[in-house]
Amino acid sequence: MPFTYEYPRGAVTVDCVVFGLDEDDLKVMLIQRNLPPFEGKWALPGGFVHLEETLEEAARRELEEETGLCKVFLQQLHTFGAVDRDPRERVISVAYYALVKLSDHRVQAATDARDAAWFGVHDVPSLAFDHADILALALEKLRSKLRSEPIGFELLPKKFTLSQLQHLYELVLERTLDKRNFRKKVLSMDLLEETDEVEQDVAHRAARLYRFDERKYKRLTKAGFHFEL
Amino acid sequence: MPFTYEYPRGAVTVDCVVFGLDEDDLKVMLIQRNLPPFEGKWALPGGFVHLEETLEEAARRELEEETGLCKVFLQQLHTFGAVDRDPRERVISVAYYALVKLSDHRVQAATDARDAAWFGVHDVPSLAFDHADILALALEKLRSKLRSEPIGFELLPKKFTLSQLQHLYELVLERTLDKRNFRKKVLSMDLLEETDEVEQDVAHRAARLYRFDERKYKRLTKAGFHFEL
DNA sequence: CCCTGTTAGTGTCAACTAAACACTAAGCAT
DNA sequence: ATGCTTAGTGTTTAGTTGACACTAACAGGG
Repeated sequence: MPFTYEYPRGAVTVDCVVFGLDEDDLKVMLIQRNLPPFEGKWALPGGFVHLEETLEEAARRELEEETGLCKVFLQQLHTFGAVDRDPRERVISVAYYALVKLSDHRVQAATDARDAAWFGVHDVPSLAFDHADILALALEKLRSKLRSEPIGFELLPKKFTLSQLQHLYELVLERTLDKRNFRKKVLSMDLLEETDEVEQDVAHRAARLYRFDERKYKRLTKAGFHFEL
Repeated sequence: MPFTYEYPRGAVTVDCVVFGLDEDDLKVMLIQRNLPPFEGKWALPGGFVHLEETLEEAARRELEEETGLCKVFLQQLHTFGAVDRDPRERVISVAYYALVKLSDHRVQAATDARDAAWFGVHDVPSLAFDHADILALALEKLRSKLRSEPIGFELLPKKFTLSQLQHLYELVLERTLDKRNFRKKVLSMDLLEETDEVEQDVAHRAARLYRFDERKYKRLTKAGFHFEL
């Protein structure tokens, strides 16, 4: 054990709140711990930060190791530093939240040795550590970001219908929206590119598919545009 | 050196971006380093997190030790974890931003051994570490928070005139505002309590003093009210 | 092929909110 | 008394938001 310091040091971890969107629920990915402490309990995916990687790199590495997810949308949320949040020793955790297109990632939920699964955000079991606090804060942040930045598209497939988009907003914000007003507002921002495709295999009139135009968004943003929904 | 671990560990610090408001400038408090690395350079106040204190406690302790400030408004900003942000070793820094009523704290700027001073945010010297990045992010956050939460009052004395408040918004947001529209909007939120005092020692008509009613704000917030300016 | 069920897609009006704009009032200094 | 400086005050117009209901398209079953 050759790592010796003049003063005691805590450990630093990252934890990730991974959100995915289902037909009828906003989901969060949890893993079941197979080591103490909290063995057998569900927890957010995460782990220790290595010395030679940035915080974001650590979050992506842990995410891939524990859930098989990679190249997801990832943003820092908050750093949790209560003295006794980990019963073993002082651990400071930098929390991230991630948004994934659930349709692309449905399979990999149980890639690693540990058990990983999606839970509806309102149907989450008791969590290890202070992970319930982290999840609550992530949800709050997701709601507010969703209204002020076009991050919702990260939860949908590349091509989506306006109804899917509206449904996403209704699920996350937990209120109903007027269809005509929603479509008017979204389309007036001129950030959606209409494709010439429609959705497939539906037992009713097929809806047109749209694509989010990220380039245009970045251009408009530099020119002072502000997304708001 | 009795502190030995199985894996190498980085250190964790806190850094504080302390904003204060002057008659004609938004200021930030900096301290001049008297130890390597970056000896002699200006830097944000901050230091190592102890094992028995939370992150916020660490920030408040360092702030008091280095600048004499206490009981300030303090919120976490972001955690900076670039691998080589500190030339000595791996250091992860949790950044906070603070708002102080400069009028109350003008004196204490040079309390500690180190030299501490206020700088106009547009007139900051070259900073140690990645502190310029931290400051830039703090400014961005301050601007956006100022518009969506009533935190500006933390920069003003307890009793202030509407002109002072408008001036604060103009300085931070870097644009002029219409006096009548500003007053109308602020007063319509019904968060300001009119005192029966007016400002003193001015060479012109004295303005009425107001007080921010925090209780009322909290009550309204719970009822779904959202501050916006 | 017709009928039914289901979701897509579309416009108007009313209420509210935001933005532009200029003068009088008060107090101090000279 | 005069001048200088900042306080304080409404109205009008343009734009935005929010409420609201019907027809179109398509698939499936009878």
